Amino acid sequence: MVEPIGPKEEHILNIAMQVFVEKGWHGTKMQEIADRAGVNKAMLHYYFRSKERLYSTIFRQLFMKYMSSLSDSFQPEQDFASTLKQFINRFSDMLRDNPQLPMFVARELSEGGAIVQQCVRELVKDGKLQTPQKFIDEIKKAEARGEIEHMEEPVHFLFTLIGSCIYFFLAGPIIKPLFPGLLSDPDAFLEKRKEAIFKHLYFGIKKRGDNT
Amino acid sequence: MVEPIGPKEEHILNIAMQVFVEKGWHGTKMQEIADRAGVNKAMLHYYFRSKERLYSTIFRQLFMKYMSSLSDSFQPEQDFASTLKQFINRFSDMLRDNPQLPMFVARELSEGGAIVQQCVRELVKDGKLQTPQKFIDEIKKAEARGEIEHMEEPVHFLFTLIGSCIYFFLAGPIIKPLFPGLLSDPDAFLEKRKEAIFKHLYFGIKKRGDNT
DNA sequence: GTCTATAAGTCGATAGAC
DNA sequence: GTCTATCGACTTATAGAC
Repeated sequence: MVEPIGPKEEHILNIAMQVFVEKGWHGTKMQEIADRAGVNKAMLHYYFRSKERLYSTIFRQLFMKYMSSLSDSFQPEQDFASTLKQFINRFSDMLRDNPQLPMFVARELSEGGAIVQQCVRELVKDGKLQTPQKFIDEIKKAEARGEIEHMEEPVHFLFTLIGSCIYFFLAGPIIKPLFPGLLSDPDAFLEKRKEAIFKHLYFGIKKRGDNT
Repeated sequence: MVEPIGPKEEHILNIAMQVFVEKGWHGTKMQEIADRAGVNKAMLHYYFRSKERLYSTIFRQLFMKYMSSLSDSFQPEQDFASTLKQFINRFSDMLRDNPQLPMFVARELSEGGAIVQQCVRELVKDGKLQTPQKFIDEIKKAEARGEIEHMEEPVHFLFTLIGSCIYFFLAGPIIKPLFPGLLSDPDAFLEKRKEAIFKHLYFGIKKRGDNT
């Protein structure tokens, strides 16, 4: 099932990934992949048969990368504050290294071609998308240990957390022109962003000792 | 500059909007717009000259709708807790009524065609995107009143807030198969989501009185 | 204003020479 | 394996009859 691929195939695959990530299914032209990869357009079909097969391979790979990074970023530590901090750090670093990944996944899911839908169904069926439950269990444990407040539906915290991490990478094109200078030092910005997310979610913004 | 438009033009515009929102620039075909609107394809060009002009009109309208809703959802109340609660309520309701709007805006911004970039530049230049500053000012006032903790860079709170509200609408296609049953009553879900966002951001999750 | 027919161009895919 | 040439389907846009 898993065919060994040569260096040339891999090179094409990498380039094709870049183009698909930038332009999506409809926006990507085989000619552009060929040009950017420095190969003949016919070679694309020689190696991958069709645009659909090429795309399918790439979507699967990227979607798994995205979902895996959610899983890998979550590693229970001594206390929930550390677990949370680590998750934000790891997940944000992955996003920094793959800034277009969330947009790609979201876009393809929303345009919802048959390839995408089938891919998601397979992964769910194979039980490869079970991070959420691990996270929710950990929240309940921290609750039992008296570290955090009781949550009626812990899954909402997961949404708040992921949304907070991802938003900046989705809204970049709006944020950049609106806040010129904010990103003059992207690395410094991301570090502040990480700290801010942790503070907002863990401590909230309400003044302590205030009973309003 | 603002031409009066007849009912037929408006009807086509509404249908075209639906198609562009669903499929994006490259995915949308003039034939599909014509079919769904129940008019001849040639009429589209008669009224709007080209696909580009049609798209430009629609993107401008939707992008402004999105940005305006951010602005309109923000109305200073007596205290910052109320202001925040109101923002989450209003913005979430708008998203419920236009669930595909964030995806559309994000997708088109990321594919970054010339039309989109020019549109954003115009709006920034015309000073029509200044909500953020109002929000940040209000945060500083609440800080001065001693309602909330000091924030080094208030803009981060804005990102956390918007990201928390939007994430669910972007990740729907992943969330639905992963949490079957969660959305059996969408209205009830959204109400819980609103409350959860407020609690997470305003109070945080850390147990009060715990000094860990 | 509305329709049919078609021009002009693009894109995925393949045949066939080397 | 690699390239050129080209087929066939699709898409935007328009010409021209009514």
